[in-house]
Amino acid sequence: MDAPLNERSQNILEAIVEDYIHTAEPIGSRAITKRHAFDLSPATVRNVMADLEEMGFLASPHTSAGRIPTDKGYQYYVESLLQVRDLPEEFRHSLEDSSRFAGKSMEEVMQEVGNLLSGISKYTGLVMAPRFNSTIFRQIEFVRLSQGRLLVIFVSESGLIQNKVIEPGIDFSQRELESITNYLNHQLPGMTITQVRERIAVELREEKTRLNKLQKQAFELSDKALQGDVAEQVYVAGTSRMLEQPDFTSHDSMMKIMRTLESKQQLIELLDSSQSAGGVQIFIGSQSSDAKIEGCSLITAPFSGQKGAVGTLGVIGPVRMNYSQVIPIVDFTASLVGRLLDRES
Amino acid sequence: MDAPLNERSQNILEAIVEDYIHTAEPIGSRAITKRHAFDLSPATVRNVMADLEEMGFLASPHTSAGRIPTDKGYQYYVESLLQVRDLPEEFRHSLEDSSRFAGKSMEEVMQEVGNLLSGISKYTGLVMAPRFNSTIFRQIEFVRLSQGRLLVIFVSESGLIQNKVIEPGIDFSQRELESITNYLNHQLPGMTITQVRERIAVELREEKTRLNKLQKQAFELSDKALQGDVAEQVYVAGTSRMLEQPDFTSHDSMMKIMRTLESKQQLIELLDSSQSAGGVQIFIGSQSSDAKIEGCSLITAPFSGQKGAVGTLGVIGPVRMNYSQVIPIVDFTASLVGRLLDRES
DNA sequence: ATTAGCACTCAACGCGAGTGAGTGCTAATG
DNA sequence: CATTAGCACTCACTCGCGTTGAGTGCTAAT
Repeated sequence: MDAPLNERSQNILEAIVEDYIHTAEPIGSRAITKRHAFDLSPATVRNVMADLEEMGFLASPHTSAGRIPTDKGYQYYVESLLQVRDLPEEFRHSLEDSSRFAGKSMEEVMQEVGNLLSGISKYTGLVMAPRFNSTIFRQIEFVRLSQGRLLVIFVSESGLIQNKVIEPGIDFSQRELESITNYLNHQLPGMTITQVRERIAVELREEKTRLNKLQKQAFELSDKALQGDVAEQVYVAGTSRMLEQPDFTSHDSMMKIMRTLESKQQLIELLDSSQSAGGVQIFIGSQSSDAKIEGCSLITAPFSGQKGAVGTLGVIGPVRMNYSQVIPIVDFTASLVGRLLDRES
Repeated sequence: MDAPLNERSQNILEAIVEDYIHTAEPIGSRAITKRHAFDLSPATVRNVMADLEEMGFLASPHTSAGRIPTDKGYQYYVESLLQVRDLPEEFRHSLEDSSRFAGKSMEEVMQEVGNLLSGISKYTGLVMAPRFNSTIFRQIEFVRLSQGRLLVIFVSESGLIQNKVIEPGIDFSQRELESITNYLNHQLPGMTITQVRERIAVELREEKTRLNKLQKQAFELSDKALQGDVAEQVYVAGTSRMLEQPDFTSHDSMMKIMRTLESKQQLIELLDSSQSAGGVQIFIGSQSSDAKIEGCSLITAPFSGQKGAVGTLGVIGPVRMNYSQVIPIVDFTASLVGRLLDRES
């Protein structure tokens, strides 16, 4: 929109953003000429800074303080100036050290991934597990627990397992259950759970004529088994990392953030928005949907195995976040988890 | 140890504790005579307060402030003065409204219980799910997932379900699995998981002679299935409630508490200690094991179904906690969850 | 034994001067 | 004409200081 920035302005903007990310304090003109070897006097830098402020990239908390980047400033920085570093070897190693994940359940893995994200990035880690509804059906099994109580197990194409106890009116024999299982495992694979639901609804509506007793029972059972939506699972790790940030020292801002991090629902909404687009997504400050996370930036990436189970993970921190470090962490972790999902199946 | 308090001293101590719980500010002699209709002058109250301070029940932050209860003061209050109120109807209703729990998995139920605890008490809720290792074995099932991969399902006597994917070396046929299942379900019920583990170890050690091939395979499979300890599940709800407390306004104390609430391990240790004793337990301030939760009190109660799965739940908050309100909440919730467990089986 | 009276203590609040980092403007400079 | 040196100005922040008032402890009177 505005005239593009010339190189010197870019350099100065970059310097300010990076210094501010580092120190969390307003950056003055003199500080810049000192820390960076521009061959410029403070006065010149001041002129440039005044221009940048007018264009909306910088702001000053008050007349006699230095400048801090605005959201727009961060955006420009991330989009045009930032060069993403490679993920340092050590992090790569500690992430890839898959012994951590050996023999763990899906949940434990998600939890552990969150911990790693948080531990390495020093911010708060978020992981939204693959949505059950959009996973692809592979297998269903029934286990008799006791009189009239059945355990239903769904296995998705990517190896996710979901189970549920139901109480059908009838007490099926082992043999009946086997037949039902066989029938369903022949009919349903390849569809997503949502599609399976629809299919069942259709079958049950126009049942009467075509279906035999067994088939009817099969659909009724699986209908029961799929009733009730599965709550999204969101894992949050390292919430106290938020409190470490000098950006959120005020009691108010702390509370606001902690409340948001507690509300699974709000987190789902946040993470959902990045689900569709592939690759790393960056939401800076107010740009991120709601004002729920005022003063925060969110870096997310979807992950998926080859067979489609899709989840999202990310890191949330203050707008003054070390983007160049966090972006590769999120990126790499997402692909790592993808590989992990494939391994499982 | 000391001479018992006379009635007047008790009344005044009670008044101070309750007022302080209410206001979170040091209580002065005049304030007491005003708020409570003792027929005493401030001067007399002062004398009593001086005595109470000498005995260690009260302390003054500085000379010219009022008094606040010490940990010892709270303890005396809880043990001798407090009369536990009945749980108000409204809370009882909202807890018993079991539609909340209908058709939910164990985890979701635990999560929901935590939310209720926190929501009603206005403090932070903790729930430690029944320890898998001490649950009683009822049933095992195997489901073939794909070449060489098996899903193992344990069902405990109280209806808890635990599953795990294993990869035995051999690819068992459906028929073989059925035999193995039958054999194990005949051999193992009634023992705790820990006992089952020991039994398997013994059997495998002195195998050679007595066991036929099937039996040997059965034990090897279940050995694999039980390898690796199951991590304790702890659910924390309403952490931000901690930040609401005026007791923890300092940045330091906030961080300390949030860190502790994040560390499942530390929470397990806390909750574990109350596991053994039955009924509501109250840990006040430094009395609670470690200084991990400085300035906090913990009220816990174990819960268990008739068939033995045992967990612990509780509420954690500042020492300046509304004991008379929280104690019945924790008590009632524990028994409620116990009933819930029975219903499941 | 209780209470009124009084001197004393001390955190909290408000105020004003001093400090210094940083700015914007203007005039000099290569 | 862009850059720079110089300078007056702004304003958050800190520190010291007197004031205030809630609350105490002690003593003497009831």
